Amino acid sequence: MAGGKRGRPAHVSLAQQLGVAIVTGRNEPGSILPGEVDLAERLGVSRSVIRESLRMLAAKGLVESKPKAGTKVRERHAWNMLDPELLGWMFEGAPPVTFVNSLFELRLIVEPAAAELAAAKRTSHQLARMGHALEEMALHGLSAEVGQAADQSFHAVILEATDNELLVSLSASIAAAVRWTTFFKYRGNKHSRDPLPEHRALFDAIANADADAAREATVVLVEQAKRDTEVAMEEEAQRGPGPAQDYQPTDRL
Amino acid sequence: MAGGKRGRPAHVSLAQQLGVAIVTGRNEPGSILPGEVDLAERLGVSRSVIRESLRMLAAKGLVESKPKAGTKVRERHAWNMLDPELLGWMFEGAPPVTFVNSLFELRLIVEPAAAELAAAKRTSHQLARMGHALEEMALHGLSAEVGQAADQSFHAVILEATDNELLVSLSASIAAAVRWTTFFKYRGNKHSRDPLPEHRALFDAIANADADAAREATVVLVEQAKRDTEVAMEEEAQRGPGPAQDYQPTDRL
DNA sequence: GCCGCAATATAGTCCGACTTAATAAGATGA
DNA sequence: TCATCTTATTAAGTCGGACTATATTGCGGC
Repeated sequence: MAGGKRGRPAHVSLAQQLGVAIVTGRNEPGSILPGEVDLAERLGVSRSVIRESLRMLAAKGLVESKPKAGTKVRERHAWNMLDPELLGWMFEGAPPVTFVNSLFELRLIVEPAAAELAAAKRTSHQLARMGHALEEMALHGLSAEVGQAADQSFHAVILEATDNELLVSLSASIAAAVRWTTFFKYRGNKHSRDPLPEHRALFDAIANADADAAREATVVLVEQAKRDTEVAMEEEAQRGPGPAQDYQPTDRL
Repeated sequence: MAGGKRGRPAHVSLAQQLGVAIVTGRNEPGSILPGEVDLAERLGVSRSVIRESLRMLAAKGLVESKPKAGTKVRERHAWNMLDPELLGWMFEGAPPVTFVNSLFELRLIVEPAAAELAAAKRTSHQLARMGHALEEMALHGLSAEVGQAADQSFHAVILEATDNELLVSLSASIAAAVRWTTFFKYRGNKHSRDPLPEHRALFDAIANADADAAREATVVLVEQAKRDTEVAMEEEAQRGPGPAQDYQPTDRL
């Protein structure tokens, strides 16, 4: 009945649907979700699907189930904010400015430090791959699909070079969110200065194993992205209320 | 049949059991887990429980299920390493040194920066709570239960003062792992210098809104914890192979 | 007015069947 | 012999219904 997405299993679509409803605030923390049987017949799926979805949300810290008490939405501070899927769900609605600010604040802490480590630890092979990605970016430009892929690849190799799997995981999560902010950024085609020179500076710093320069180049890069995103979001706010969503489930579940 | 833990729901115990088996390397990435029906009868639970557990692991990026292909353990880089539960599972076995190093490297990036922000943004009320926690620590000492609670509370308030929910979430995850390292630390009772003076320095810095001093005090604090943990783990390694686990599931699932 | 007991609602668990979708095996043709 | 299409197989995905266990709630006794 209710329109599940593409070919994905029902419990995945459902988890996303419920998850978005929660992180966008349609189901407030502390509130109790409808009972499993109720949800099941309302959404036209079996109870198994409902339960498996809820287990996924519980694994991310979004909800908490107890017999007789029902399934309760947990407080924000209990959510695993760095879960990539969760971050993605945040951007299904218009994320509050405070959240975007937090995101960039975190990026300004993590990414410069990561660049520093990469400058110290990178192998020559990693350096070569970074160089290749840089060429691709220069060739196709950052508005093109392939250019953006090269950009992401460039930063991914930097992370890999830090040789710190926790840092990699953290940045992977951040990257998931960043993809959305860049989506905003390039929607309004009045897009920002070309960040290629700064990428070159970063690459050179890492090539020279100059940690301080690598840090500084990254700071510049992130701050630039922050400014661009801010103006893009202002324009977005003026143009119309909500961004492009593929469904408008106005009522809560 | 198989001994699930305490009063928790079966799917939670099972998820932990399977999760630990994966993160400690007993089930290698790329390998296929036994089929759901197989697992169900082997562990003496219904298939529903198995499935709900697997959905939880999937939500954390540990596994991936496809019809006919089975449930496969994903590569490490796909895991949500910052999931608090996942971090906890890591320490059920003896975590590899490289992992502990990564953890402290991350702490040295995040926590000093957080202290900086806290020094700039803290409210007087938060400052008062930090002061109270500090008194508690001084009063009961860090080896006592209440003292450790006060310690955690002290750092929790600092995080709260940053007014950045992503940072809070990140540090909450780290704290989950840190609790285990401190467990190691205080097992061998030859415990380390008393970190109270450094806590005082940090408190004073935040009180004076001195960001640089706050950063520096935190760096000292984390590096001290790192050294203590290193010697504790060496002793642990000499004393005997495995740390205290409450079950020894030697064979993989 | 407080405490303990019973009723009740809801998540937790079990079972067994059917459906769907990847993979592997086999058949067909070039 | 090889490649390609077809079929069979297998395991996850979904369904429905029944029963159990456990917090909560409200009632009654103290």
